Amino acid sequence: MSHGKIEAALCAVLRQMGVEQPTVQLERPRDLSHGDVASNVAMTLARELKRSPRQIAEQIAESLDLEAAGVEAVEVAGPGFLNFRLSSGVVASVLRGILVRDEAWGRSETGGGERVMVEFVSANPTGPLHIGHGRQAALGDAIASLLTWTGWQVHREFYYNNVGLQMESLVLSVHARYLQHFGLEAEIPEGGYHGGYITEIAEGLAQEVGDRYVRDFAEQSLDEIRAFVVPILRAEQDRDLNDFRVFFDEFYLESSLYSEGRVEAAIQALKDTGLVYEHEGATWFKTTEFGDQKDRVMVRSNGLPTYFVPDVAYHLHKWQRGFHRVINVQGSDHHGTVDRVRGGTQALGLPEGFPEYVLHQMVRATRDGEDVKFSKRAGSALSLRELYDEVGVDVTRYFFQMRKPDAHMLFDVDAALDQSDKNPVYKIQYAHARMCSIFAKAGIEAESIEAGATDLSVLDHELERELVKNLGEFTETLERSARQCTPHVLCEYLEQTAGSTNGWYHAGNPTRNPELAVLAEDPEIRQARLVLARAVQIVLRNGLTVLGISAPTRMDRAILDEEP
RNA sequence: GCGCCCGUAGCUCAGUUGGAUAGAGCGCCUGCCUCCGGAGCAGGAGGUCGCAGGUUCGAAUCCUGCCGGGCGCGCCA
Repeated sequence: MSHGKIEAALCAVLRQMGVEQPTVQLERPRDLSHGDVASNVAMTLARELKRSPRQIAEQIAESLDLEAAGVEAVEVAGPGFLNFRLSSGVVASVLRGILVRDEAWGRSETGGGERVMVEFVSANPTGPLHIGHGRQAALGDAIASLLTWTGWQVHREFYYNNVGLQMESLVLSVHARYLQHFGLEAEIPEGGYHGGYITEIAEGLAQEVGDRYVRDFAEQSLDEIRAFVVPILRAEQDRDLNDFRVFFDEFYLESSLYSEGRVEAAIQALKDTGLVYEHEGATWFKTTEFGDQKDRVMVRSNGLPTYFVPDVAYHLHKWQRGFHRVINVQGSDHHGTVDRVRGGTQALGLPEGFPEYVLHQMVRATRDGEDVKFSKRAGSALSLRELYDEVGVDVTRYFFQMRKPDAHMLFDVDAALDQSDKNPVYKIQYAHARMCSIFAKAGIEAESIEAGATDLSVLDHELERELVKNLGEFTETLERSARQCTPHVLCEYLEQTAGSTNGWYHAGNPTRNPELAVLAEDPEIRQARLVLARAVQIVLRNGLTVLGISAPTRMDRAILDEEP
C-alpha cells in the first residue's frame, strides 16, 4: 500500500533528528487497535540516540508530516511503537483490485515462470494407499498448486519403485495365496504381504490362468505373475488418487533407469569423481565429503548396485530434464536419504540445495478417542479410500493440509464427520456459501457486482475493517505458504478470514442489528457492503481452489450427504 | 552412542522467522436465541510456552546444556 510514503516521511524526520542513514522497518500489526501500519524505529534507535524509545517515538510523532506520509493519524504505543492509521477508504481500496482480478486474485509472479518438479506419493505398487500416503498426496498436491499460483511452471511426478526386493516379496505372496486357493500347502514369505487384497488378486489369477502354475511352474512364471499383479495394483492406486483429486503429469519408472543405462552411467560417473574406494568386496562412495554421516555402499559385493545409485541417477536425470528446482515430498522416515542423495548429486556437479525436501511425520487416526485399528483388506493402517469414503474428500484433504508437515498429526474421525461450523472445512465453505446466498437474496449475480465509484470509506465498522485487512493479506499469505512449502499457513488464514466473515455476517443480522446488515436500506452502504461480500467470496473461493477443495454456493444437506 | 523432527490451555493445534496483554477449535461454565442458512449467537474461566542458563531495548521464537517422545543410522528400499 502506501508504505513508501510513510517510510520517506519517517526518514525525513529522522534525518532532522541527526540520524545519518536511517533504515526504517514497517510491519502490519496483528492487532487492529495497533493501526494499519507500525514501525519500531524508535526502539532500534534507543541505543544510538541514548534516549528512551518512547521519548524518541513521541518526538517523531510530533514532527511527522501526516499529509506527506499519507496517513490519518499516528500514535505512540507500548514500549515505543509508532502506529499509523490510514483512512478507511484507502484501506478498503484493496477491494477494487480483488473484484477486478477475480479468479486471478492471489496470483503472483514470484516464480518467474521457472520450472519446478514436485515429486510426491511415489508409493511402491505393493498394495492400496494408506493414510500416510494420503497426507503426502494432499500436501504434495497443495504445494504444487501453491507454486503454480506464485508463478512457477509445475510438474507433478510419481516415482514407481518397480524393481527390488519388495516386488519379489509381493509376487511370492500372491503366489502363496494362489497355491492355497488350490488347497496346497504354502506360506507367505517372511516380510511378505498379508492383506486381503493379496487373496483377491490370487483368486483373479486363478480365474485367469487356472492351475497352470501349479502343474507347470517354470523359471519365468514369477515374472508372468508379476506382470499380472502389478498393473492391478497400479490401477487401484491411480483410482484412489484420482478420486482424491490428485493427478500426475508423469509416472517415472525405476526400471527405466536400468533399461536406459542410467544406472550404469551413474556408477561410472561416480567412479570418475575419484571419491570411491573398495572395502570388504564392496564399492563405497565418500558421501561424508558432502556432510553425510557415513560413507555409503554403491555396489554390493555381489556386484549389484544399492538403492543409492538409481537414486542418484534419477535425480541427475531430473536435472538433465530441465528441472533445476526439485521438491521431494517424503515421509520423515526417509530423512536418512537426504544427505546421501545430495552427496551423490553434488559430486556430479549439481548445486548444494538440490533437491529440496519436505519431510512429513506419520499420521494417527482416532475414533471415539481410540486409535483406528488395521484395515483387514489393506493389511496395514486405515486405507486412504476407506477414510475419504467415510468423511468426504474435501474434509480429508483439508485435515491433512491444516497441520504443518514436520509434526506428527492426529486425524480425529469424529471431528471430521462434524458438519457444523466447528469443522474448519465447513466453517470456510459456509462462509463462502453465505456470501452467495446474500447475492441470491438481493437478486443479483455475483459477477455483476462492481466496485466502480462506490465510496468504500463507509466500511468503517471495526468488524469491516478487520475483514478488509484480512482480505488484503491473501496474496502475501499465499506467497509465504508457497515459499515455505507449508499449506497449513493458508489453511490458518482461510479459517481466520472465515471467522471474521461469519462474525460480520452474524453481527449484521437484520432483525437484531439492521444498521449492520449487508443488505442495508441506504443504497450507498448497501453497495459498499455488497462489494465487501463479493471480495470475501472471491478470496475464500480462490483459497479453497488452491487447496483443491470445493467452494459450494449452497450447503444443502443433500449435497453434503453425497459429497464425494 | 550419533543425526534429524517434535515438546505451547484438560485435548487437538496456530503463533506471519526477534515485537505490544502468547491465540483458535473441542471440552467446561454463564447468559441469550425460532434466526438473511440448519447442532445457532454473545461472553467467561483455563498458561512457569518441557527445564536451566545465555544473547538484547525486547525471546515461545536465536545460542548452549539437560529432560521427555518419534524417526533414522556401512553392502534394505
